[in-house]
Amino acid sequence: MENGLFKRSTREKPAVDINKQQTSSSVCCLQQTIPCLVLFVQGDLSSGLIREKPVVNINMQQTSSSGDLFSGLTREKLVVDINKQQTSSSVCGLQQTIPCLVLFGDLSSGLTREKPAVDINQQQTSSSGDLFSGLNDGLLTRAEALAAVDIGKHQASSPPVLPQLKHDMMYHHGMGAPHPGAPNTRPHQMGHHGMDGLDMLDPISSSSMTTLAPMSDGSGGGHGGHHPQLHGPSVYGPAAAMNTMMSGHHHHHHGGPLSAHGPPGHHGPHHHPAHPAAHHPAMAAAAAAAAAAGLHPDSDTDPRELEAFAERFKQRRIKLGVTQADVGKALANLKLPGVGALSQSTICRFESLTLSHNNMIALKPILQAWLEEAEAQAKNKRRDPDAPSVLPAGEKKRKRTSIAAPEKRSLEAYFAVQPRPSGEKIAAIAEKLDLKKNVVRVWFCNQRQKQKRMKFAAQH
DNA sequence: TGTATGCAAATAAGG
DNA sequence: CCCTTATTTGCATAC
Repeated sequence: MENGLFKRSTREKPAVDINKQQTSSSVCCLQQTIPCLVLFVQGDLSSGLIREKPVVNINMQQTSSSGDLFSGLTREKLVVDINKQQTSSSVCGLQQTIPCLVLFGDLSSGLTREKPAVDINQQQTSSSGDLFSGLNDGLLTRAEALAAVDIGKHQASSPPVLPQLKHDMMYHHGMGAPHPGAPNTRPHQMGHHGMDGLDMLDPISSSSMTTLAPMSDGSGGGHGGHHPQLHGPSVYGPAAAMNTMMSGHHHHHHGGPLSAHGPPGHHGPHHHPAHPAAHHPAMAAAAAAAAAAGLHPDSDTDPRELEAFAERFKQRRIKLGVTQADVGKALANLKLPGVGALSQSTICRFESLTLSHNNMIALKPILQAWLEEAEAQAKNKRRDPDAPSVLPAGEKKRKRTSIAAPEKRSLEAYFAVQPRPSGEKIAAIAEKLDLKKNVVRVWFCNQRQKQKRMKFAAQH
């Protein structure tokens, strides 16, 4: 919650359009190959590998085609291409999970039973088991073992190879700012020992600090110039945008101040139904948004306009000598109603129009406000050094927890056994992995979504 | 370095 | 409160 602010658009329906994102997903489908899975088992395949290094090669084999089976790899080598297509979101869900399951085959069995599997890493870990009634035992153990050590050494058991995965820690880490609502989680864990039973490890939430540097004022010199130029090539799909609103109904209540429809600060709530032009229900949403913004329905939502603005924005930003990351941080200083900082990624996507149409619409006013402010400031700055900048940053940007490979492996193992754990189980898992309960809950939700997408993609 | 992107956390909205 | 579905947005990393 802390950031609740970022709410943005939301559900209307839109969708698709612009970015190719989703579209049918077809694209992605390709990948499927996935199924390859297999090889090794150890659960780790999946994520784990990801960035670890050694492993990688291993996968190569498998992957071969598939692109990303496991996400991580992707980057490592070849694979990548495939997905590229889709830009933005992943919609298609490709990959992963599956594999594990397969592999786990044994595990499961194990589970069922009790411990067979485990052996592999016995070294440490092993713990717990109970969460899921018996079954898990095996899994857990295994999962944990893997997790913990991941690296471990593997001795015998493991099937083929699998050296160990050591994880280096690349994964994130970072600060963690606990922030209001979210503590962080930064796992690292090494061994949680095992034990079974319920354990007791507590969650500790680890450390943290906030670092954050709000910073700077950013900006730097600059001069103010600007000349908009309009025009635009249309990368966006012309028509595409329109679709966005097609759906008939929409009722959204909006959540946040800035939801898609509601631009920045402009008034808020309510959707006015009416408004001139729209007769189509379809347009209603757009119209409402526009109305809210005080603009013409079209002008603001017109893809062409957005496109032109994005370009203009980029040029002027550069002229001001500000980077995308600076812009993102600076947004918090703007102090607009529910506007917090944004990442460099988002700014980049805005400029390159790789956001959904609704998202573009939602962000435009915010960025426009920043641009104006920045240019004004740059102008004054020259003579007015007093400047204020550096403001205490306002809202923070949405924080994203990075779940480390070991923990991810454990989660996958649990998921294989029970995709929909009860609240209690989730809590137990969270504790065991030293993750926040909500993080774990969300992970399961997302995992189910992913699984569903894969399933769907698989058949087409 | 700054910017582009894949993957996937986190959210919003309805149930 | 939790789930599902659709989306937004950030971390990490490739470029």
